Amino acid sequence: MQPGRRERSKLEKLERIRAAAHRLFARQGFEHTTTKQIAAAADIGAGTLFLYAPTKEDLLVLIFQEEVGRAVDAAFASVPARPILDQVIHIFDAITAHHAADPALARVFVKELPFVDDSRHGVAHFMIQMNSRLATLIERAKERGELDPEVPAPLLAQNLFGTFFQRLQTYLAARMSELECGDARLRASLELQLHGARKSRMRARA
Amino acid sequence: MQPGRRERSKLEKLERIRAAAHRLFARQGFEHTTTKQIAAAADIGAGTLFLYAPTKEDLLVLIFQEEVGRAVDAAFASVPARPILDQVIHIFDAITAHHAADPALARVFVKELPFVDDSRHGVAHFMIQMNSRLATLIERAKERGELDPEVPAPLLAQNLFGTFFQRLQTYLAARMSELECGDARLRASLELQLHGARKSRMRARA
DNA sequence: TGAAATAAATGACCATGGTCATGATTGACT
DNA sequence: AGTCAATCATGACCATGGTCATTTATTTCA
Repeated sequence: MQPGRRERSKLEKLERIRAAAHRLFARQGFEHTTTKQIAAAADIGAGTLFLYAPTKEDLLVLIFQEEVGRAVDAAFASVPARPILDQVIHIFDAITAHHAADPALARVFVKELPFVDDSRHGVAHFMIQMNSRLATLIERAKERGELDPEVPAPLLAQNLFGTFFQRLQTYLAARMSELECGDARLRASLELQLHGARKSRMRARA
Repeated sequence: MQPGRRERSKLEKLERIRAAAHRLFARQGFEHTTTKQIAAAADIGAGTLFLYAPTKEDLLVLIFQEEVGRAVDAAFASVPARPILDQVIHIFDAITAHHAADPALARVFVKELPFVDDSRHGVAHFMIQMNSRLATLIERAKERGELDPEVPAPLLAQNLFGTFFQRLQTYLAARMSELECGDARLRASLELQLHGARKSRMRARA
């Protein structure tokens, strides 16, 4: 009883909210779920909900962040011993797979994600972590001699993730069902990003 | 009187709506403008508005699309005779400048843009046009010997615009005031995109 | 322990984006 | 001109996300 009854109660409530929102969003979709419904399911007052999530969208971020976080952790823990391109695709595929499970929800999530005010949630932290993990992969690739050591790893990491995120956005926006792992266009974009477009490079591949 | 009185009336109304929305959004911001206000200012019924713009956000897209369209046209008409990197930055700066004029509005616009259902508006058309114009610049750069002729121009165009759009999104999301033309990070990202990260390339610059 | 002080919960309430049954306009056809 | 079908306009109305004054629970401290 060290943290005080109050803190415990708050934690409990937050968890109930998270669970309720998760269940209802999954069952009825985001738009068709009412904040009052969630509040009722979490057994709290209608106004209380907004003490924990200032916005309905924040609820979604709350949920996804946790889930995607886990998926990404797992993906980084199982990076294959292959070229850097395959490695980042391995990571991105994990995210894609997770989003493909519920495109309608993912759509809202991806739309909101870049715009969540991150004084709450750890979205910024998630992004920073993603970036630094990718940067680590890049550094390793440099050591293997795959990549130019002079390329700044954080910048490349950002470009790669940006390329991925944009494809994700495009797919979800278009409600394409082709949101699949191993997308050819994504691979081509990433390949081009790694490879560059300058004339004077050495042409190593076919 | 060929198009019939009805069509004329509709066009007129649409124009009044556009003007009213533009004025009110500029004066009061997006969130603080009411759809009823716009309807009143355009001298139409409250419900009529939604015959012309299914959503409040659509109004914004309606306006921005036109303006940004003009800005981009102007930018493409004045592309400098310089390396491709400077050329695309010239284009992107035009958009940036336009958005910097009203960041709060631009924020909503950029958030909605990737998700507008494009059976209405010509957003898709705008994007396609942007892509093909960039692709043209790329082809010219190939002819000048700046870029590898084997790089698919549309793919590179998409990557470049994607990189830009993401930076724009990031800036606006963070409410950064540093949304300025000639942004150094954007330049670095685009440079990296053009240059690539492969080890085996020739290092042409310092 | 009791009372003051602080923090959190509540639900009636509000503002507003969007809908829809109803009524007005228009244009084609006779 | 008169009729009719089709299209468009309208504003009362609804659902819902979010607010806030009030009430309730917890902690602090004498």
